[in-house]
Amino acid sequence: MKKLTLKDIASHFGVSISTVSKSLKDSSEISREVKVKIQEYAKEHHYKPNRVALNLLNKTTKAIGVIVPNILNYFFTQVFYGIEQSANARGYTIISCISDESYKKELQTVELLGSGIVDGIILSLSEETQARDNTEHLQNLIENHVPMVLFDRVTEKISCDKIVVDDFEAGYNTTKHLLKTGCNKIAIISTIYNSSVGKLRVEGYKKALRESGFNYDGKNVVEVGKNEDLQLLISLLLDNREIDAIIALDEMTAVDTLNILKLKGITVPDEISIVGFTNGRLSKYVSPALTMVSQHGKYIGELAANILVDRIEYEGEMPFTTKLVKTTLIERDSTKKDQ
Amino acid sequence: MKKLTLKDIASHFGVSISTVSKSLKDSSEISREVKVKIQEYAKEHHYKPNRVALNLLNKTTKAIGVIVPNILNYFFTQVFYGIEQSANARGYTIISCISDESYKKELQTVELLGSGIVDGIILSLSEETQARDNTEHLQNLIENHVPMVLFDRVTEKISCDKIVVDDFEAGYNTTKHLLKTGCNKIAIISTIYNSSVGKLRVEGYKKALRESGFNYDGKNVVEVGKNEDLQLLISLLLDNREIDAIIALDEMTAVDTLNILKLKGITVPDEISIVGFTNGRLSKYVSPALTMVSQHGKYIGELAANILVDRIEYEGEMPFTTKLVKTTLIERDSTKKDQ
DNA sequence: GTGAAAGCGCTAACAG
DNA sequence: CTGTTAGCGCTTTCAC
Repeated sequence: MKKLTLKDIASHFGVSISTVSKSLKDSSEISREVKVKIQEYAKEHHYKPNRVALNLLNKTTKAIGVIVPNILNYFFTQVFYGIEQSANARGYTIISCISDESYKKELQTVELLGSGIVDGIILSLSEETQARDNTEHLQNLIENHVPMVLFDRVTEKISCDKIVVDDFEAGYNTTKHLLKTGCNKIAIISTIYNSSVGKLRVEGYKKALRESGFNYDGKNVVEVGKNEDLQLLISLLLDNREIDAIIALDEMTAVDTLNILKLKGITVPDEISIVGFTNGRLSKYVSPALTMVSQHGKYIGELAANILVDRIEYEGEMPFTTKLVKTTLIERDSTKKDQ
Repeated sequence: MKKLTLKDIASHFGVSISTVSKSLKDSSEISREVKVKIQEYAKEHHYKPNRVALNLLNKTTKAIGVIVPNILNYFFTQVFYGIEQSANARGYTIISCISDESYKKELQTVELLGSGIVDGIILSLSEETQARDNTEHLQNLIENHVPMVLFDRVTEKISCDKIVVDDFEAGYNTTKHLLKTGCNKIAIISTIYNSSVGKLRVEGYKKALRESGFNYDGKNVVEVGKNEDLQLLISLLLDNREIDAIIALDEMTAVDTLNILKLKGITVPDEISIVGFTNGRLSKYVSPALTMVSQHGKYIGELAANILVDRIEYEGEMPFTTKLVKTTLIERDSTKKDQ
């Protein structure tokens, strides 16, 4: 026994398919008697209209595709959660895919989702895509008129709706804050030096230093590759120069850095302050609890879903927008108090 | 300009749709000349076959639906990650939904996914579904012959493939381990007392106590509701009885418990040992690092996806299986060493 | 070599 | 009131 179709029901009662269809829609065209028996039969046999057929007919799927680089990163799971909530509230399902920071997987996924199974796409570029700066697959999507919103890791080469964290300002504000607490030998530890996000934060940091009359020293920006030893790099950093604050560009690294400093017998924040990016679950549980920059992931997700659905449902022209979401510094105990 | 279809290409060249279809499949029926020009045109215009149409035709979508109660829980995100990896490797896409621990949302999602848009479903019951013990929606799915695999939070009422963590043994082993390290006044803090998982762990705990000749005391099992104050409950527990070990049934609670004990000036593990469930990212970063029970989330996800795909693709009978996945105790510094 | 026709499951306009 | 028809986009026989 396979899935029940209208045809099956029709032949069971010896009526036409459209009679069944109308009956199930409780159309006034159909006699009470027939409707009732068909409805009962359908209910009894758990008839469900085939959504794939409806999708084909309606040329809409009420689904949106989400592609994030990495679900194990708390920022993205928060965004994902926000998207899910908002999309659902507006009657859309989510098809979610993970690019795993790989260009190839992102490409494949985009091609798949672009082939009609979703009404629109929300995406954050994979690391590799940003490094290679190859965005043809996204251009194709645009040309095929698939609505898309890019968030967090975006590219200028594509015109579409975007939501970006104000990473420049975040870098600037974070640095400013550290300066105000009396730190001025500030280092950055970046695991995302290939991404727009990472670069912008560093730019903001430079600007803040410059404004306060300090020189930017490239050696103070430590780039940590995937398989590199953070502990070694930090030791190198601290051996060669005096440092009184460290900005870690992701949560994991912030926590790792804290532990490494503790291991070295350096007190936080008295000797070195730490600020990390992404206010996830780790940072408030370590001791001292870490001061973090929150990017409001859930909010970004909600925004992305709403903008996308607006575009999907709105007939006619709508200019593309880029929303800049401000970050918030959550002060805890790994930085000194502003005096 | 809308999406390009075979029809569009056909009328552009004044040929029939089937000629175009065959050309794009490089069929030997079609003349070299025609094929080439059609293929080129298609490539140039980024023609993509409409997947929805193909799905309808093939009666298969190469997609699997995943419903997890809560993506913010690290165990589930690990499972999700495992599913995504394995499913992808086998050529399937994931449609993921979050039930948010709500029966209603789970029901809606199941109905949606059961209507033909996926070839099979992987699901872990929402808390509310388990509490109400209402699984009719799943029974419908089975009757409609939608392949399904249940994991972690399962129900006996449904016959299908299942993957369960050996929570009974986990509770048993954890307790045994604590007993061996000299603790015998062991409390449990449970935020999941409504779920099968939570109950099994407590049963295992009872058995271990019994075997070692200790009485089970219901007052030592603290049930923490959603809005209840953990700190208060722990104070109450410790004021009323002597406790030398605490088993927390989720990671968050384990970390919270540790912090509360520290606040109270109780040293861990000397005065009280702590073991937590779900080996996530928090536990190894707090100090002392927490001894945790790992449920191997990613592995469970991979297993679930593989079993489901096997069932989807295998024609003919296949008995339902229930896989029991063993947990592993990851010893860190919140428990005393086995002497 | 190329095209017409049927059909996947469904809806809607139009006949009867 | 009920049925026929066309069509969503595609593939696949089967004619020509």
